[in-house]
Amino acid sequence: MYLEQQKKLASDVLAFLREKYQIELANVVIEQPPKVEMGEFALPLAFELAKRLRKAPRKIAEEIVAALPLPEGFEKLEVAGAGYINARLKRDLAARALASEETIGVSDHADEGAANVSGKILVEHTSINPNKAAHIGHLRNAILGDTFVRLLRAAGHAVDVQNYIDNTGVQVADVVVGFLYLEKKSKQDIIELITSTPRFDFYCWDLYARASRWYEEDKENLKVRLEALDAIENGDNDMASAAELISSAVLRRHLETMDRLDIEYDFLPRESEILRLHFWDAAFQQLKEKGVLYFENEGKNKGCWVMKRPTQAKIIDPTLSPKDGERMGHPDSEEKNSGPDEDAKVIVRSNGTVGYVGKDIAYHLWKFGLLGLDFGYRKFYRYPNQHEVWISTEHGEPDHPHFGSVAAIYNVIDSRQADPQNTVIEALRLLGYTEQAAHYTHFSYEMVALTPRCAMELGYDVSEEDRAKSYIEVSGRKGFGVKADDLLDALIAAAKKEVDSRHPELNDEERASISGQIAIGALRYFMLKFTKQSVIAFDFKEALAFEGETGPYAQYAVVRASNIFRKAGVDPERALANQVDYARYFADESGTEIWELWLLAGKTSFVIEQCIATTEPAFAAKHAFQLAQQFNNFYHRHHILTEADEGRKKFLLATAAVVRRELIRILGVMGITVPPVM
RNA sequence: GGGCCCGUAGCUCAAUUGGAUAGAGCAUCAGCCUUCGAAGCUGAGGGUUGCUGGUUCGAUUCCAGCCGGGCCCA
Repeated sequence: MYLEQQKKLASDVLAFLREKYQIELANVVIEQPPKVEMGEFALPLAFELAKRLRKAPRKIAEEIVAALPLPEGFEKLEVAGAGYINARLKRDLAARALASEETIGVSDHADEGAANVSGKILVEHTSINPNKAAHIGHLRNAILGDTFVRLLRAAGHAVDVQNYIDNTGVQVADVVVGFLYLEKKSKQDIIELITSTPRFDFYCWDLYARASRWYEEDKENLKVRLEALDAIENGDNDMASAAELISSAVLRRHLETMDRLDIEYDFLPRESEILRLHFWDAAFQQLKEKGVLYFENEGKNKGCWVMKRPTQAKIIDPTLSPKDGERMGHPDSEEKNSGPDEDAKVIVRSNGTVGYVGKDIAYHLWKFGLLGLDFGYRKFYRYPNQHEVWISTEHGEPDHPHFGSVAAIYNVIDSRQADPQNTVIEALRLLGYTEQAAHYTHFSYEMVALTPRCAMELGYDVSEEDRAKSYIEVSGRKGFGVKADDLLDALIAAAKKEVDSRHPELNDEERASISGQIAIGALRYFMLKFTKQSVIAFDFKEALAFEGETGPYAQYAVVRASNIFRKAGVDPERALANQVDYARYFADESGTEIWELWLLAGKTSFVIEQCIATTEPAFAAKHAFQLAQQFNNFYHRHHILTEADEGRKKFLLATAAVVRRELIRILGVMGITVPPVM
């Protein structure tokens, strides 16, 4: 409702400016006045025009208000403050529109939608090295990624979800070395261990840390690691088959862990197939042909194939005007020194091996359907809901869904990978794939760390130096961190304790199911309430909280609303279909207060679009909380079931119904469901 | 050495991407359960937005330079 009205207002104003002042603006800023009494929308437009029109802002605002035809659905326009133009909606019409709104579809123009692209979108997230248990850092990644997938789908986009698996890297090699050299296990031993250990990834967590320590004990041991890495990359040997066995088992565990949070994937592309199907060779050829890579004959990178490092100004904003570029110290004439570019990025080392970035370029050419090669596909895992996950393989099954060849991609990868991500984007651009480069988004976020207090609670040795810090980075290599399954277990236990005491009348199964929903709600909300660029300093006290700005708080608001309908014996949808005299009940002061709640509820679609446009799911969390908070306020102030005025009762019921519907919707986008009672 | 990010209430974070009086949660204190279940509500205290300049009608937001913290590349 809010979104449509805002768009309507914007387009009317732009058309008006064009006609009346011959002014062509790209977009018009619309915000909300500090109080609803002042209207629903505010335009600071007159301030902007003051200089161009050489008139006082207030004068301009008055002129516009007088001449602009009232947009459909609006009550009036008025000038406020030093020159704001405030617009008031017809509350009753807006409420009726919102009440009858279908919950599906954010934008009515189905061609492009919120992500500004038509065609399939690929979101890649999770991507945990399959050599140890998932920890809280991985949870943040997966929850951000999964929420973004849900946001895109809510906006009407077709989305494929991929989880990239580096099954041939050092990390897998390390744990394989652990099994074969430290524990001297045979292939049969490993198979038995996998089948008899429910949380095999936990076992690997410890072993990986042990292997890391073993390397430090004697540098000679590092030779073993290199041999293992080499063997695994080459494939077709005992070491490689052990790696395959272990990494697949750990991967299964990751899928199970994420499924506990309702996070699912469609396809698992693996490094091993990128190697064995020679993706790099095809990419290398393109890169050489188009002169993106060149062979360095001198300097420190002699003998390497290198790529010019992207200049920052280009990456940050390709639409920068030349003037801005100059100001940022980015002159185009930097070719003066003819020596080797020491800052160039090495893609192929002088010994002929390809770095990680090179393989990533090849993989991304595949994503956009530009490589000319494809994976083989086979089924790998089936979720309890029958959804099938496919995995890459050399020789796949003949019938499989088609992955790749998408119009836009989002890679959910932490901010430490910004450099290589930008290199891949730059490579696409230099290859001439500017369209694809423009639709390549590194969905960057900051890491999750532990507070020193939390680390000590967990029994880790914390140095004096670390104790002084506000947070300590988690490290799989050191086995330092909170495992995802452990955290979930703790959350479920905490929720169970509450549910048990509040609802002794329910059976075990019901209480377990409610506890699970609450635990997921708490965890997902916790990971989403921080903006991406904020480092989360993890603390059990905050993560286990069910009060205040938390998922359970929002869930509880919905439960309260549901209770009203249950007790009233009214269906919420029916309450929205009722004939309600909105105009009458919105008129007075208490009506304004309730209108504010409707307005907020009507912003859900706007918030979803905003989340997508800014790749920031935290706005959804904020919205859910605010909506829940305002509803709780309303709930406290207006007792619905005892309302004597039948007309007013219908009005209040409709209010509860619309808030309930929108809360369920925004929580759903965050992957949070609401229990029947709590 | 080069690049990126952060610095806002005692603590953890917001601020509609440059707008009207900088807001929430936690913690503290004072109230509210015989009401649609209190995982809730009401109220109070708490701020020179790291510092100094600049840009402009307007800066927590943009620019420059410092101070402090983190990350990446070499």
